[in-house]
Amino acid sequence: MKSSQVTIHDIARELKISASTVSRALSDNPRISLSTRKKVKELAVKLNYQPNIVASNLRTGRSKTIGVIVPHINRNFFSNVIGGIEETASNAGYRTIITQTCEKYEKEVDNVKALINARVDGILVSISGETHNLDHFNLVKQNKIPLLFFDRVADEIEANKVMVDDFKGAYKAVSHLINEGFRKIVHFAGPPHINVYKNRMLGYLEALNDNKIQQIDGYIFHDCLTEDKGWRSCENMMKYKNKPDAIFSASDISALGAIGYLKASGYDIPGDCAVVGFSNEPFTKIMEPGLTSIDQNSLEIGREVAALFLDEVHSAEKNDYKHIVIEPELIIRSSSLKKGV
Amino acid sequence: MKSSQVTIHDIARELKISASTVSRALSDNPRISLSTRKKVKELAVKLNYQPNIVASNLRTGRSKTIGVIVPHINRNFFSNVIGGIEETASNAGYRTIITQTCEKYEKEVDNVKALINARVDGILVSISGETHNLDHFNLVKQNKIPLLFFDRVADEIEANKVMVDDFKGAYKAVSHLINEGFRKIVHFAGPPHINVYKNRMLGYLEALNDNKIQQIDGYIFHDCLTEDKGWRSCENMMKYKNKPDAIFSASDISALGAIGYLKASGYDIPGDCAVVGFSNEPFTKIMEPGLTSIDQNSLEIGREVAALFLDEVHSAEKNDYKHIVIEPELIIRSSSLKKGV
DNA sequence: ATGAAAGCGCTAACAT
DNA sequence: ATGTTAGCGCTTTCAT
Repeated sequence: MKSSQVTIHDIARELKISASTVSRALSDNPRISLSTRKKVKELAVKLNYQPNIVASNLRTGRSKTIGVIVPHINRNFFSNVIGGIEETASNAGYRTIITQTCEKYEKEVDNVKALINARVDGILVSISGETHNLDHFNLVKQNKIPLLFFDRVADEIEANKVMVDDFKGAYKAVSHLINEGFRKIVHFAGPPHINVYKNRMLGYLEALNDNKIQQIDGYIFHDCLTEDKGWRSCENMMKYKNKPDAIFSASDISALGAIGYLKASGYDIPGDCAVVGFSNEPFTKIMEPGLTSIDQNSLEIGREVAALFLDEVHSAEKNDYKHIVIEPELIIRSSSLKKGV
Repeated sequence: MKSSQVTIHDIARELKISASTVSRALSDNPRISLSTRKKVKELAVKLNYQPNIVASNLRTGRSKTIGVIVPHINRNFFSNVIGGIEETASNAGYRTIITQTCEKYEKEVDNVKALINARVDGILVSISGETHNLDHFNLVKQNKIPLLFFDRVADEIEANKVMVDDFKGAYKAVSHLINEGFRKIVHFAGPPHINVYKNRMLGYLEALNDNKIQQIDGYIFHDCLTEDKGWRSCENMMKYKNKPDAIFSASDISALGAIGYLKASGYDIPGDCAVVGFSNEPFTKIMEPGLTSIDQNSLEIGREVAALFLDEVHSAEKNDYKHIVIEPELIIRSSSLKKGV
């Protein structure tokens, strides 16, 4: 025998019943007598029968698998989201296939096609930084595969979505700086075609506006998401005639760069310049000074998007698409506390 | 039409040839004429034919999928390993299913069974902290599914394995401390039934021994892997009559706890006590002082274990099992440099 | 309450 | 160079 896999036919033969009866008995079909069900299940255990899911999938057209596409698997935020997805999905009997795009449009298209080919039952996406063209997502819809977005969503595509209220997160962060007495607040922004970065900038602008603080030319640094760019932008701005007294960065990483520069140049934080980041990366509470940041509740995002997928699959009729918005939380640390901790 | 999926039969009908010819043409079988191959492929593109991998899998008995089992998906070390696995596997046309055990034996057994049921072509495992019984891995072997281990391996099971030379990593770390002039070196250890922690302790002992440094009672703190335990162990040891002057911790996290205590109590690092961690977590270079640590080259571990899997699957005859040992690297930062940076 | 038969879409041994 | 045929193991309709 090749791989000695036990099938329903083996059970049927031994019990002198048909394979269809075995199949029904194993799925607790009420049309099969309790005694037969019991006999079948006992023998299945005894023979260590393992259902061939591949065959079942071929027959039913479902795969009990969901595909996830993220920019980077090893970014704390995304691996936490994935953890939440995996937890919720596996409790409902679904497996999870993880793919990453490394922020590349081409890889995103490839991954989408691969997941369609794998006949996954749903695709959960946080789109890459390079993605402008959204045709590959229409491919998913054409194949009638449930498509959901989380965090970085495609505004133009109708779908279930789980987002963070980035606007409010930014608003909270900047309001906090203003409450602490800072007035000349710079923003390190990300690419504005990505919803999360656009909304963080809008939240920043609104908070300034609501507090009657004039927006100043050169106070927004675009495409400033890396440590290196954070360092150089900070170096740059500290030479301004109209020197800023605080930074609200759309990313913890570039905030880290800014703090690196400030410390290397002997500036006091937050005395000479306060800093607030975004994402509440693990290092923010370890660095010195501790970096005030916005927590996005990443685990919850994963759980919600998986739950939304289960809803979409199990609800018979087509409901309207839902947009779940996760409330971000301001985590205050000493990098923004004028009075000290 | 239900899902309007194009099959090889649709192509066959339109071209008035048989389905098997289409199947062969699509896989570039040389028995099919070039002109037919060309016609078939063109029509496949035109009709947007997508091969049904599930059907193919059922027929061939392969699934082109590998299953990965890790203790925690969102630990930097593991998500990097997974990144390496995913990269190598996807280049070879394999998909990757990720599962996590949360260090629980029960979840590990469940995950193994689920992956066997899913008919994965291979299972790559880093075993959980709770695992003592290894029967579930024999189940994998009984099903003739290639089984590989990485980092935390099962010594008792014959298999391809990718390990870090934890002994050497620890030896390097402790030798470095000794070179810097530290002599009274404490060890924060992990559970000794896990190979990596056992070897880190052995490397520590060997380095002491080779340098004729007497081992001192109470200088090994067992099961000390969390921030809290690192803090309390450090607090404890600083009250010793024979006060240590350095810590070699098997984990960056407990090293972080120790540094927290030392700083809170006004001790100088490394003047009063040097600290070296293990894993080179991202926060080690950000904290103050920077934490000297051991880098395990996690991405490379993932690439190697995936490559080893591909070897095992593609080599016709059964070769001996290989044990690949990754060289760890000492990353020196100021927490252990007596002379300053 | 159970069985027979068909077929999901693909591959491969065996024709011709 | 191409076609025929027979499944992979399961589910499900239609019978009895």
